[in-house]
Amino acid sequence: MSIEYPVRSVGIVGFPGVEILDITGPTEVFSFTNLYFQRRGCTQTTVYPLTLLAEEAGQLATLSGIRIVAEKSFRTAEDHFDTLLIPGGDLGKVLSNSDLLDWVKSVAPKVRRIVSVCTGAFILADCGLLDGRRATTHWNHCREFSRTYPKITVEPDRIFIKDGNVVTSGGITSGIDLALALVEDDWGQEVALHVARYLVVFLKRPGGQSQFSHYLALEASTRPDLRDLQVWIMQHPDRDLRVEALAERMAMSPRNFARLFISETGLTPAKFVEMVRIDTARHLLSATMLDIDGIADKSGFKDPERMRRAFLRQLGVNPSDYRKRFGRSDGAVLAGVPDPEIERGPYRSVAQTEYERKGRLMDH
DNA sequence: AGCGTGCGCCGCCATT
DNA sequence: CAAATGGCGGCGCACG
Repeated sequence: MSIEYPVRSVGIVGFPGVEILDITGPTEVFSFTNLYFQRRGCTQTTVYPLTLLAEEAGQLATLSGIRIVAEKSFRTAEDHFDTLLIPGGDLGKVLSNSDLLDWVKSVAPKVRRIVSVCTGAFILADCGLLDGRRATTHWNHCREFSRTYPKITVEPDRIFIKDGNVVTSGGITSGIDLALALVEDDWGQEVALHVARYLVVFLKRPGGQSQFSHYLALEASTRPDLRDLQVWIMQHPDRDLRVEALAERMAMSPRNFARLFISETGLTPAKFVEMVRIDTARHLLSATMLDIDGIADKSGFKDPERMRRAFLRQLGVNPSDYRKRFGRSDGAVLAGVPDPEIERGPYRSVAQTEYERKGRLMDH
């Protein structure tokens, strides 16, 4: 049995100094989607053929020094791409490379959609593709971005932004969320959720639960009431969030509530609550001078010892070590603190927090 | 460091 | 009969 599915070719634009994770994050999402359809025996072909393009075919040194290989030169690429993906990285030589910019400009009207990850938004902006649109980029470059391109409405506090057929995303982790959103647009929520779950398994890092995709935690919920509950939990981590209490809030039996929560979000209620509390505590540790006891109280752990155990379990460090590494109490990290103008609310998404951590590490 | 205890989770079955 | 819901008991784990 073979069912025909539309093939959506993805072209990725590489250049020397590209951030490799901006490429591999989204491509993993696409390739697992390919695998999803192949495993179901529905098609022999891949639904997302992936092509890495560069000025010249051949080796390309990425930002980290690791080399990747571009399949062909964009000068000679005749494929019709459904989606064009522009990653970020060191743009010093790219923004003065008129050949690459000219090519992006010429091909943009021919593709169904064009997307960027991280500072890749600067390339789109330079091509004039974002004029009059809303967009986002790496939080640390937002000020520079809006100064350089005043015609663009910059929204720093976003994982990704869709405006027409142009989609921009914040950073490394958000590139994965962006790709998942594209998969959802193309194939529906069920497929995207399957892929997201696969990725969690394969991309699970020492951060444990805390590394779960923003998409997986929130967007995957079909039922609006459950989504609302998740948002409410994030806004009130210090409340009584036991299964019993949450079930009552939802006017359901504990058994049924827990069962539904798992099927909708992929997480058990207690796991989700702990994840939110850890993220809240992480934010308070890195962005405020509040003492550990106060943070334990505000984040809902109440007992600092309980918070310490949860940190060791999920992150591998205790709260005070976490603060020493990422907090403001150590003046040395002030360079990595976001501009006041893009300061965020009481809760930041996992992806955003993780991205910020990465950003700070890079500033050292 | 260790241990009793309560909570969260799940399998299973009854009910609607 | 299928599907959704609720209750019960046991097991593992985190808490205190």
